[in-house]
Amino acid sequence: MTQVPTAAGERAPRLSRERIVAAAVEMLESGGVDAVTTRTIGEALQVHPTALYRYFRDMDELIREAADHILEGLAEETPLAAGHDALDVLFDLCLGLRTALMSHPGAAGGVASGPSRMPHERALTERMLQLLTLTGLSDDDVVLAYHAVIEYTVGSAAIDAPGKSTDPDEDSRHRAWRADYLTASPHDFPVTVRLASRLYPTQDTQFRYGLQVLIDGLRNKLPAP
Amino acid sequence: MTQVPTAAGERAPRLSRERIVAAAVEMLESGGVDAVTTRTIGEALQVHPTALYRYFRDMDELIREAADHILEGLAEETPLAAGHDALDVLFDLCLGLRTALMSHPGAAGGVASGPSRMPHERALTERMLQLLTLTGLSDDDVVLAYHAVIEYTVGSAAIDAPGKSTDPDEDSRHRAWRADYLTASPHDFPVTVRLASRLYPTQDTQFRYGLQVLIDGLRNKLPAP
DNA sequence: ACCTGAACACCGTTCAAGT
DNA sequence: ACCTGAACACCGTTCAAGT
Repeated sequence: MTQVPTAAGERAPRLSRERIVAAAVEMLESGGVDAVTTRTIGEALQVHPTALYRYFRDMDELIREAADHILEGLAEETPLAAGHDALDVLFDLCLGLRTALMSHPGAAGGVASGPSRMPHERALTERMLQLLTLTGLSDDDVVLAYHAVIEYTVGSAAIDAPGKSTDPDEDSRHRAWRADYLTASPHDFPVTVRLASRLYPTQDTQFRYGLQVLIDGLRNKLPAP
Repeated sequence: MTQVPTAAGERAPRLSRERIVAAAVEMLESGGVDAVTTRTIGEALQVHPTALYRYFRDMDELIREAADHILEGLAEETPLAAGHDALDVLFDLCLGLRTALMSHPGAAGGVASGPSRMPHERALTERMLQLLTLTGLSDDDVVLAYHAVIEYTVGSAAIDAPGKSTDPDEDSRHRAWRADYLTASPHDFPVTVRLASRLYPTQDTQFRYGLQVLIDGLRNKLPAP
């Protein structure tokens, strides 16, 4: 782990990809992606703001690496238990993914687009495709179902997470939002006003419902058992 | 519409919320949300970069207003046609919403969080809740289904849209991604490699599949007809 | 080889000053 | 009332210079 000096004049580097990523992950958790800048990282690691450019091509590469680090172990932590079928495991896996993304506001943006180049992201993709294959879905369905589930999970996290860092607690925020809806014109928005008191259950409840519906929809496509 | 001078010394203002929003929407369409800055707007409207602060509290307010402007007419353009039930109409409405968001990269972030305060956003919410109520779903299901559908649509647009502005055409990008997957270790990622050729169909195909599955899942919750 | 210093081209935003 | 000018506190990034 630690660098062994092979010659007299060699100084051990103060920095490393690992140290920088660790700092980035920490700041991702406390202040979200906007809090991780070249300056804040420099301060946290007691180096010059531009020092990280020796280890990363640019800020984007660092964010993607930090985002991937957050997914560590996720694919492995959800084994196939008795009584749980593959789609139930997929459900839990998505819950875990959401939890990881929600606790690091903005991390969803680092996972978001493109293929899974990063190691933990790749493991997650593999695990999801594997679970979906186990259900008996056709290959085409497996691939499309994978995309549907990952886009819903990551996409909703990208939407929901930002509010968590700046705003007060979720309950009071939602109360305020419901009150906002109640003041809407009953003539122009009759349904909205009628349902206002039910709007904005906790974000977690919302997410689980949508994920359950999505997975129930996939069950419709399953061959008869 | 045009300002009538009520006294001698009054000059007609060169700027207005409308003109600024129009400029912002245009730049949202051409270069995405990153392209709309105080400086670029100033240049487009031939005013000082800080001039817009007379009309908007901050950049966030402007972006939200521009994002809402994009949703204009969306709720009305999808009437209940014969042979189409309410969920089919909801499907089309979501497609329209996605198209609007995808053609203005980053606009999804302006729609994303919080309640629908903006007029067009409100109309869209009302329309969706109305359609879902027509299906016969319970009020609780209506509200949760609304959240699921809107989060999937806006969330996936937030993920998919950014790539559209910078990258080349979608087909070549996806070919590259599939090739990337094929180079993955067959031992570590057997399923990924096997399905690599099927991965990344067009984003539109992906989205429609997921939306269809989601709405099919909602059909499961419908009372018997 | 590893990090620093200075510099550059950007941001959003405030506020006093001009007309 | 409406807009400008100057200034401030931030960004990411490059590159020559130090050790």
